[in-house]
Amino acid sequence: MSDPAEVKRRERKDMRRNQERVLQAAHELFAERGAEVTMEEVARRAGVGVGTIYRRFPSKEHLFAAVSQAACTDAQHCLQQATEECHDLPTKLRAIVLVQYRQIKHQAALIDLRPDHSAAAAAHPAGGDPPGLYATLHSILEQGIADAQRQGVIRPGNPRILAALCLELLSSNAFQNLQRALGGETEDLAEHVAQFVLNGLGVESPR
Amino acid sequence: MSDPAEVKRRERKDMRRNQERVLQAAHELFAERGAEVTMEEVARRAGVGVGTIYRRFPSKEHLFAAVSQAACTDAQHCLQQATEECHDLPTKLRAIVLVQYRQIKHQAALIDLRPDHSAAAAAHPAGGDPPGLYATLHSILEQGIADAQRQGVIRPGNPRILAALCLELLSSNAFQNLQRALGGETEDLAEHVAQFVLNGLGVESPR
Amino acid sequence: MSDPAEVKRRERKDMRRNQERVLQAAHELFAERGAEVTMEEVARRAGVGVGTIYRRFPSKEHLFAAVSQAACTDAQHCLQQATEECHDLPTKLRAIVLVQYRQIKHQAALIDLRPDHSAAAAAHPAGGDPPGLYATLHSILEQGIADAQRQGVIRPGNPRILAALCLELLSSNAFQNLQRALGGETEDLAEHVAQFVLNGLGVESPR
Amino acid sequence: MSDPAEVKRRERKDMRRNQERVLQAAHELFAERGAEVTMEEVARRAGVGVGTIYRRFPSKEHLFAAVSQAACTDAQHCLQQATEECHDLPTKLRAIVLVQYRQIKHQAALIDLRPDHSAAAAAHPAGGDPPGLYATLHSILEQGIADAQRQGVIRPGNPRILAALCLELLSSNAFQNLQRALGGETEDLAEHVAQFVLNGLGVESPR
DNA sequence: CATGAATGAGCCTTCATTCAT
DNA sequence: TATGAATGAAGGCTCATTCAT
Repeated sequence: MSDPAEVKRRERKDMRRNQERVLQAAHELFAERGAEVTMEEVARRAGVGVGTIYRRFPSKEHLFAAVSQAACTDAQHCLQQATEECHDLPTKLRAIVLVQYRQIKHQAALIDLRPDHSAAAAAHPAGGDPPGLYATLHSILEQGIADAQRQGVIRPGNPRILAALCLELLSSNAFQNLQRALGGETEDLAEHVAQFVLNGLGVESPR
Repeated sequence: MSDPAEVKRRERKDMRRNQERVLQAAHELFAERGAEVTMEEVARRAGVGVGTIYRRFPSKEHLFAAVSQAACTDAQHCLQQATEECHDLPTKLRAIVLVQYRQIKHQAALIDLRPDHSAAAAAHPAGGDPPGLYATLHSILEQGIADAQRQGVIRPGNPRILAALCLELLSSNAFQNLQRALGGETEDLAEHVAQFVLNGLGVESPR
Repeated sequence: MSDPAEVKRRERKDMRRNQERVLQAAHELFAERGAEVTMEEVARRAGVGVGTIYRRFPSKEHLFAAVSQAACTDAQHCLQQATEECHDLPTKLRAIVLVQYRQIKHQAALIDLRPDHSAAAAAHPAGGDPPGLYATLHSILEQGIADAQRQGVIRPGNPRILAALCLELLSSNAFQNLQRALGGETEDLAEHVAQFVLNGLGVESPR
Repeated sequence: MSDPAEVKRRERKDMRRNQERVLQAAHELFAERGAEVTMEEVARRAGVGVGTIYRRFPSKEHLFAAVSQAACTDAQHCLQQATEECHDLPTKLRAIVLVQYRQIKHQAALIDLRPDHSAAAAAHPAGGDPPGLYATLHSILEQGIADAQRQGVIRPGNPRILAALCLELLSSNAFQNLQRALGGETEDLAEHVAQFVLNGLGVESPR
């Protein structure tokens, strides 16, 4: 009961729960209102004091980098899976796009994927940071696009640029912009985006 | 010489020139570094004091709304023209997209088209504001898309959403993001974007 | 073995050992970097939690007051001895100064002797605080100086002021300042200081 | 009257007066309570907002560096004069010490002369900073001491160390410490200090 | 009218201190 | 009793905005 290991475990659990609440709160607020949110706001939403945030995240920048990473780990897993499982190239691309967009839509992974944030985080390299979500996703897409082009199933064009264009629309920021611009009338937005991106790539639509 | 009317005229002219220099400076800086620029910087670049800016623009928000309007008046003209002159619908759409992108690329109209700014300006309605650049462009595109769909030359889909998707990629912000993400290697970025958008809409490419 | 008295005794011993480690750590850190050290640092160096420090020392101020006291108890003993053993007055003064300086130099008693700390501690009188190291040392020196003056072996002058002047140079703070100012080139700094102080007092140097 | 040059001059004058009030306030507060004073306090005492301070002094560090410089320009002049005018060495040393101490006492140049501050300022070199007050004074004293030693009018000893010892007691910080330690009873403190320093150097006292 | 110095609310961050475990 | 996570008051600094000149 007052076994030190037991105590430590409970402490750890509380700590982790707090950390998760912080990440969750930051995630939500960042998704809702962008990087302008205050640390105080994040703390308030998480039900903690600002100091609690700073205990684990050395700066606002780090917090948001962490949010980005944490929130999108699933996305990376799914993408990796899609990439590895699909052997048919157009299908593979379609899978990538759909999975990605589904993440953004359903898992509330409303985190800006654009490179400036990864860059900012890279400025204060906190040790073993993973290689940046944006870079990862861009790399995966570029690879897929190049392969598909080689097989002639999508139109030609610089794969790096095409990948960047896809991510631009697949980013949560675009999602937010679109929602705002459309005034909430966004019933089948996700499908439209996915289809738009696939068309943009010139994927044959056997569907 | 010191005719009061003469003096007044000269002052008027100075005023207008000042206003234009402010808009120009704000335009450039906003294009270069986004909304983070300070009023002081804008004033410095314009060669005036901050007070001079505030005389004509009640707030930073208003200044940038005005910049957006002013910088894009030409774009609207061109778009209107393209809309009116082209009778062949796919051509028309292509014209719209190309004209729009050319604006963004060549005229340095790197002003964020996304609705939040118009919205922010709307919060402080400064009298007879025109109906917002984003709204205008969106309306034009939506109309064109709807027409094209009716004629069966582009794929079906909610025209409002499709128009919003186009603008998302045609915005200067997207342009900046892409440039940054690609690390400057952006030779034929504009063409890629235009083609991506057209493909995204499902425009037949007779070209 | 689990005899309650035995357990209690062991706890007591742990407590005392903890307290000593805290004092030791605080001493070292305070000596190295002055009052800017954080409680967390002290705790880390001592290998305890911050709470453990606060259990015994109501505040940072108190901790450092205690450090001052503890670290310098030896110094007081030596001084007292010097005072009591030497009957020849100029010798006595010389002994005081040398002993004091040796403390500062060799025993790493680099604790600020100046009154502000005692004063701060006095603001939160924690019960039966001893009368403050600075006051003690000042009193000893003043006495010695007054005696020496009466015997005509040092020059006249307000003994209180002269004592304060001596302590100003004999303080660890002065030591640190001098080390810094001289850039480490401090081979025979201690001797210089001692001699300077003695000369300052106008002690005849039969040496 | 509304001649722009005239207007500008007045503005400039106000500005300068404000700057001086800031320096004055910072000087006083720094003298009274050390580096712990807040920028807010300085601003309050100066009768301005914090922003006004930051307009001219990029940081707290810079402000205090400036205070140090500004407050002590006179001291340097006097010292230089004393150094140049007195040909008789012991007199020269005495002049230096007395002048220095008079500065500290009467002109309220209660600025810390110790090197850490100069060092801090050097970390952010604000352009053409003079070579640091401490270094200057130390150099002057060291030179004087070495000369005097060569002439046999003061006792031997490392001139660098001896100079540092003098400055340690001649610093405003020492002055404050002494005042505090003596509880205000500091009638002829300045004379005591000067004499103590001269004796410390082993200057013959023909007086 | 133009100017730019002044203002001060508000942000990010630190750290002495408290308290649940 | 020991722990160290949590707290939150302050501090340094920025910048949109105002206003005396």
